[in-house]
Amino acid sequence: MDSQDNETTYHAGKYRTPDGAPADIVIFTITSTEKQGTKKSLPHRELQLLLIKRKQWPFAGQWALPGGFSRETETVHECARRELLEETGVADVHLEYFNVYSTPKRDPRGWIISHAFFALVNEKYLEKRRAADDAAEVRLFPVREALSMELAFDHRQIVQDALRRIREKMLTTTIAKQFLPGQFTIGELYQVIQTVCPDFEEPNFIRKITSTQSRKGLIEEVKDAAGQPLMSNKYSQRAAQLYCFTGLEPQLSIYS
Amino acid sequence: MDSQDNETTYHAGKYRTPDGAPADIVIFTITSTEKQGTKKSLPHRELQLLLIKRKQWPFAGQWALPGGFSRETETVHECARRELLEETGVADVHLEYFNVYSTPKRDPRGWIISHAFFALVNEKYLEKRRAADDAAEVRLFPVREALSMELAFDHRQIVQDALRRIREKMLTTTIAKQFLPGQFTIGELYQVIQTVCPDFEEPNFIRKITSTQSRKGLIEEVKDAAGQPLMSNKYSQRAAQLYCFTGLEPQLSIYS
DNA sequence: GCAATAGTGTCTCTTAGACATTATGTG
DNA sequence: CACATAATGTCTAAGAGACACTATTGC
Repeated sequence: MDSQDNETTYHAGKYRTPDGAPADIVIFTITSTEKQGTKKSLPHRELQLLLIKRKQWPFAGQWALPGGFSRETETVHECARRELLEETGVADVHLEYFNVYSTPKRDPRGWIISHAFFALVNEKYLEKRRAADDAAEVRLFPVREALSMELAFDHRQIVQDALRRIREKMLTTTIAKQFLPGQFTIGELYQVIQTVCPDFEEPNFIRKITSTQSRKGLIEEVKDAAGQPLMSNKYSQRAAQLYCFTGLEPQLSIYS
Repeated sequence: MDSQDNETTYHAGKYRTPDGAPADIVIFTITSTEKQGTKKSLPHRELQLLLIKRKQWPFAGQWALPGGFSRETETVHECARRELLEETGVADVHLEYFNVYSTPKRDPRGWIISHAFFALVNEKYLEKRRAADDAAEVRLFPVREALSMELAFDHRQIVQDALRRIREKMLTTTIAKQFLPGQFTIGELYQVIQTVCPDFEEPNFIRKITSTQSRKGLIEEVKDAAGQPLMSNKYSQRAAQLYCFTGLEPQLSIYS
C-alpha cells in the first residue's frame, strides 16, 4: 500500500476508457381505437412503442429506440428525461431505469455502454406529436410487430427485456394508472391490464378489487361535490362507477 | 438527413467521453453465531456486508464497496463477476445488477459512471476468506453499522438502495435460498427472512408455507432413499422436518 | 421436569371461484 | 327488444388469523 498516492500522482489516462454512455428509451403507449358499429362499446386497445428511423451510420435507415449520449454535467436519468422531451414533447411521464447493455462490440462506433429506460406515456400526450411527424421518421409500432422487426444495435433485446419488466410491474405495482385517465371505470382498468398482460384473467375482477379486504384501498369510488357517486356511460348503456387510484402501493409477499 | 454518413466520416472524438465504467458490488451475507448456553437453540443471525479499506486516493483509508473498472472486452456483469471472485474467492453465487450511479462529480477522478450489483453469499463460502484477511483491510460489517459509517464516494446511498432491493426480493422471490443450506428447517427459513426483513411476522408460518394450496409447491419435504421423511435435530430436541426449495418462482399480483 | 423448538386442534370470519341472474338504456 | 357493458346473488370449499394445546428429548 502506497499511502502517498494522491491527486497529483493519479494518472487517469492509463487505461482505455468508454467512448460514450447513452440512454436509450423504450417508450410505451396504449392506443385506443373506437370499434365499428353504432352501439357503445369499449375501444380496442393495443400496446405500442415508439421507434425512430436512423439517419446516420451505423444502421442508417433502420428502426431504433430513441436515445442519445449523456453528458458529463447530467445523470443518465436526466439524459433520458431530456431525450424523452425531445422525442415526444412530454415531460411529466413515468420514466424508469431498468438495465445496462455493455456487450463488447454491441455498437460499431466503439466501446459504448447503453443505459436502458422505459417510459409509459398516456396516448393523449402523443396525439399532438402524431400530426407533427416528419415523414414517418418517428412512428408507433404494435409491440408484436416491433419484436418481429430487425432493429438497430441490440435494441430488440432491450425491447424484450423492457416488455418483460413492464408486464411484471403491471401486476405488482399501480403503473396501470399511467395508461388511464385520472378517473376510470373498472372495465377500462381491466382492459389496460389485459392489453399489457394478455394472460391476465380474473372472472370476479370487480369484486376482488372493490370488496376484498386485503385489496381494499387500492382504488376508490369518485364522488361529486354533493357526495354522490360519479358515473360514466361512455362505454355502456348502463352507467359505470368511476374510480381513481388512492396512491397506496401494496407490498406483496410469497410467504404471506 | 445525410445518407452519406458512414464509418469513414464518423468522428468519435468530437465529444467528451466518460473516464471509466466500474462495477461496485454490495456483498451481503448472513452470519450465524451460536447462542450461549448448553441447550440446543437457533443461532443468532445477522445481515452483514463486506467492505474494503481503500489504499489509494481518493478516499484513502476509508471503507468502500469492492469493485473495479470494467474493460472493453467484457460486460459490466462479467466485470462484477471477476471482481467478486477476486474479493471473495467465490464464483457460483447470486449476483444481480440493480442500478447505475452517474451524478456529476460523484468521483473526484473524473466522469465515472458506476454500475451497482448486489451479491448474496452463503457464509460457508466466506469462512476460508476470513482467515486470509490481510490486517483487516477487508471486513464484514453488520448492515446497521455500515449505514452509520462515512463510506467512500456515494457508497452509502448504493448500500441503502441495495438493502431496499433485497428486502423487496426476499419477500417476492426465493432468494432466501442463497442464505440457506440445500436442506433446511422451517425455523431456519423463517429466521433468514426475519434477518433481512425485520418487520416480517407470520404467526402461522409453517401452515401457510406447507398446507396452503396457493403456496404449495414452493418448498417440499426432503425424504431419504427409503422414502422416509428426513429430519434434523440440530437446533431443537424435537427433530424438525427438512425442506428444500422446488425451483418454483411464484408470480404475484395485486389484482388477484 | 424444564427449556427450547416443532408441530397440531379448533374456532370464527373472510375470501376464492364458479355461475347464474338482474340492471340499464340506446339504437 | 336486442345488445353490450355493469353489477349483484348465491353457493361451496378453502384460507386467514388467533390462541391454546401437545410433542420431543437433552440437560
